[in-house]
Amino acid sequence: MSLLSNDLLAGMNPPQREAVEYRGPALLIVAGAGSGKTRVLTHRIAGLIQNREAWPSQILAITFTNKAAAEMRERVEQLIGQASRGMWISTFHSACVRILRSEAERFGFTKAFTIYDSGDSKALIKRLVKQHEADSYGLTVSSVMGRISKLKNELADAESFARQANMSDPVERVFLEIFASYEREMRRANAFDFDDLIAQTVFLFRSFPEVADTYRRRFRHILVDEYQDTNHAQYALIHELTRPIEDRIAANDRSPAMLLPVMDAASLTVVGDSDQSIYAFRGADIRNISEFERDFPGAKVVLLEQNYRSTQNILSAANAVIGNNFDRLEKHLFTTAGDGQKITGFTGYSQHDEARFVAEEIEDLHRQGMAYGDIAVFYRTNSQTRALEELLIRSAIPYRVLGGTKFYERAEIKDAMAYLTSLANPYDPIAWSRLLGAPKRGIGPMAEAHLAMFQEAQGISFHEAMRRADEIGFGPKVRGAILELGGLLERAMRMALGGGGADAEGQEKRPAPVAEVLKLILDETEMIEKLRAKRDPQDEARAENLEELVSVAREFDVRNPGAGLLEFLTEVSLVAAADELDDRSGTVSLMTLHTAKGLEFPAVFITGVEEGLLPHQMSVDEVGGVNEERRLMYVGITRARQRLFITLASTRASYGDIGVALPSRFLQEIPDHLIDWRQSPGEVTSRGGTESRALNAPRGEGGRYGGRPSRPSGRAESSVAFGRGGASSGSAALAEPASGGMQSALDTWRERKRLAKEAQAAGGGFPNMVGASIRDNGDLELAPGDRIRHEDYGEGRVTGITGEGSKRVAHAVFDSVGERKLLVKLSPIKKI
DNA sequence: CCAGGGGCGTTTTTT
DNA sequence: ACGCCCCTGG
Repeated sequence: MSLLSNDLLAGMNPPQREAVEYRGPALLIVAGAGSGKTRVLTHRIAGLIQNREAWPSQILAITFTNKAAAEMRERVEQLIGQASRGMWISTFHSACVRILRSEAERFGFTKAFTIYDSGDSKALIKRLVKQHEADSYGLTVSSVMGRISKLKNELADAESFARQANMSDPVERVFLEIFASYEREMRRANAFDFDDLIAQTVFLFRSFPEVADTYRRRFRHILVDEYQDTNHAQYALIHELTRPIEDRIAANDRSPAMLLPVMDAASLTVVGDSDQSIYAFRGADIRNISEFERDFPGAKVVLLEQNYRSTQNILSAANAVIGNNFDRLEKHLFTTAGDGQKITGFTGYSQHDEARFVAEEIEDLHRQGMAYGDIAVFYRTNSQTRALEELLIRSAIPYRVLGGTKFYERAEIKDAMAYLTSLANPYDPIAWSRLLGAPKRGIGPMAEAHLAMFQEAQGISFHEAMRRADEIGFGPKVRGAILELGGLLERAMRMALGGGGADAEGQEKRPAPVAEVLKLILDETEMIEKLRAKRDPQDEARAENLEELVSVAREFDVRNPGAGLLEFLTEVSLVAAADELDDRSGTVSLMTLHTAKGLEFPAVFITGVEEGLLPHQMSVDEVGGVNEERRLMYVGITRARQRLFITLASTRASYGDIGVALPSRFLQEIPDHLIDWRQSPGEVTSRGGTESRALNAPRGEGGRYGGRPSRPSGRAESSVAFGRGGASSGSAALAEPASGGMQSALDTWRERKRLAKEAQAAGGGFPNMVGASIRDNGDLELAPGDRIRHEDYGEGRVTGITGEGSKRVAHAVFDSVGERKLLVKLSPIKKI
């Protein structure tokens, strides 16, 4: 008795159907990795609309990243078209911003509040730590920040904290003072930090039940994705929204019995997988999902266990690893896709050796017809990207790094954004203080302090304080600079508020496009010109970043006609690492295991699978830390569709010096027969490694890795080249790339990376990664038939040349490793 | 007030 | 090894 039209249920397995069709107050979908949960969610939403069970405006679907929200919106749109308009499909944070923007005035903020990113919060906390001389109590900026964040995620504020804190401890007292000042300053600045967005929305609902009721009345169907990652504040928010609406007039009778429900609670659907909970460190509470049935009595639970993504070998490895977490609900992922290929394992001597293997395997996959965009490389920590990038550049493999230093965190971008932020919220001291010094214009800390004092005493905005600089008494030079800047802000403000230049008859009150406001600021401050005038080559890239920001603003204006600064600032504040993925066409994706969650790729490399790195050293001492790391490994494995590579190194440089690395315990949890070792950990040490085997041997069942002959594989001989091949110039040379003849021509790593970036931005296509300024192999003449010597591969013959100038690529066949593609300009090659 | 150099802390993961 | 912060000298 299907309620739904067949096309919404076509091709679904029975539990999937049930998850789409079930109707009731609460539904928990336990969705194993790759079990089609997004499909289930989108079809469930489409069903509600198609069946006329709900209006689009009654639907609230919540995800963790903008990327996931965008994908869900797109897929719902594919199913029901225009009817999807009016739904809220967004992240927790953007949904809360939307609510707060319209309700902020009720509790002392304005709708133009600023959203502080962690850098902004840090700047403020830093100031407070200094003011309270908290470092003498052992309080650091990051510890204070972490603690405040944690408290907010638990919905504590300074007041509630004070009630239960141990006030006889002076450290606690100082911390409390800082916490309280932080709250005061945020209020004065008209700003919220990331954690506030959620917590303040909960406070809003609790203090203004009638406000909460309007949202309860509106959202009749609430769906939450990645429920295992919700923290307490997010959990409370969902709870507030799913309360029944009560009759408040009756409640005024002081008789609780008169609190009659007048409207049922909204229906709640949550999707999650406790095996993929990897955000405990930022307050995610796994109990939110494991105790769902207790929280919502009568809840229906549906298990999705059939995996549609990976081969059986990959799933078996994933199941084996996660099976070592004892505190979990047993799940059995299965597939009908067949075994597929084995997992490939490789152990390098160093992270460079490991990276070289990754680069070579990527090339092999590519040669076999796999698109670069179908390949991803994962790692535990961002610092691991260096070695990987170096080898990818050298091998002329196009790649992009997701996450890492984000565009909007760059200093020059933050400088420019500070102007826009300050226009929207002239009471924000962080933005204002930032723009004063960018670019340098002679307004220093002294001048800033005087202005700030004046601003506070007069109760005016920072902008007005600047316009009245005469009343403070600065030297003529400083005063001039302040007045000029104040004038610029005033003009920009007028433009942002109403009518960029439109002055004819009807005074247009429409805001000017964001790009034009930004352009005015950049032009008048000459930020770009000043950067270009400097000698540091990095500054050219910075200037380009600012130009890029203008085009970002332009795109925004086109996408959101009539929208103003506020919308732009909100969007910029809430973009996340995984959101950048859109244009992954033709490039290999590098990212942390955390960023990888929710994504999938035909081929996946998990690198650095070593004790101390995965599991990370920091986690080993924490309660439950290793289990969370194991889930991280599980997430990584289950991203792979067909091919999985697991790599590690036997030595790894950290903090500047090199140490021995041991194979990860997780590696030993994968059954032997699933891995095809190109070079096992045992082989590395027994054949030329620098450490004794005993040091490298895994604990427990000894000898698992020891000296086992590598399996016959199509490329058995190539493993020779990776490690020991041209013994004289093997990985040792790689580890010290600056040594000797050819290598001395190479510039520093930074320079190369910068050039690669420049070229990638300029030409779009790869491999045009090298600028003209670098001195190296650029003029090396090569023609088909030439013999060459490569520092790592030994001798070979050139078979062809493609590309021109600095992006010339030599195709060569090496005696030891076979066919390779090399960027002439950067590869360690010599004609012989 | 600012530029450049030396010293120090850093690397767990992020909305 | 790197980047950031602080301090000094101009």
